[in-house]
Amino acid sequence: MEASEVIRGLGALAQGHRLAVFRLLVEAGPDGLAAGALAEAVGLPPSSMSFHLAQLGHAGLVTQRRISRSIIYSADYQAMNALLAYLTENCCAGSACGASMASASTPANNQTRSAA
Amino acid sequence: MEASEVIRGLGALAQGHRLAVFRLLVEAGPDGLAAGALAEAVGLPPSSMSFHLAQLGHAGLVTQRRISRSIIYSADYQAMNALLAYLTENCCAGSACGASMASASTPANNQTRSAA
DNA sequence: TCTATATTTGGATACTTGTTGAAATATTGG
DNA sequence: CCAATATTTCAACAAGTATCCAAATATAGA
Repeated sequence: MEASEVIRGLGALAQGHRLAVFRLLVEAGPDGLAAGALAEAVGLPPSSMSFHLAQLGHAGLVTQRRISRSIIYSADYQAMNALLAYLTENCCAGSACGASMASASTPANNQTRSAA
Repeated sequence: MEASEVIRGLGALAQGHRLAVFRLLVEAGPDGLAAGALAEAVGLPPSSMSFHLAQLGHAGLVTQRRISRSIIYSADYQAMNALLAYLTENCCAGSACGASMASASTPANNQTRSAA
């Protein structure tokens, strides 16, 4: 995973409404939720929700599909896992962090540019 | 961990220079690195680096201590672990995600405010 | 104390983000 | 085709972010 992707992903989740939306989508599972349902759940006008969903989409964290008049959004678990994996491997060296301490392969160093 | 803290943490890492700095600090380990060393490593003037370090500090991701004229910054692994834990528990229900699927206890739902 | 070193703070500026109402687009049912 | 529903795009604005230089602060050494 590339750093710029990571930054987009983190930025997408670093906002109250978007984090709430993403959590709702995770909870909803593969069925997902319609844009309107999300807007109502979060208490945001449709245009604002559309903006945030676009951000999440641009970060690759959600997918969308049309069903009749509704557009259904779902969390992209793979993308979330990739993000988590990057953070664990690159930004983590502490005790509770899966024991991937800097002794083994200098996690934050072993892919200064090489990682995909 | 509270949502607002999570958002600050994610926001702090959602920026190229700050993500680079945090990775350097993780790599550096408990010894940390001086503000000036970080500025030089990242190629930023001292005042800009100070700004970014303040953001990371405000998010609780780094700690600082003075040694002589230098101020040494270190990554706060506990904070990073807490952030990762929140994301894993609340924003993750996919296959590769430690098997904490929505079937067991609806991860995104079971601690709207209760988590530390 | 005076000077050099290390970092932060202040102030200015360009850029990005979040917000909304109104208008445009897409789909369905009659 | 027309009216109703569901979402997005547009335009405008307030607020926040990233950037830098210059000035202020803190520490150490002569």
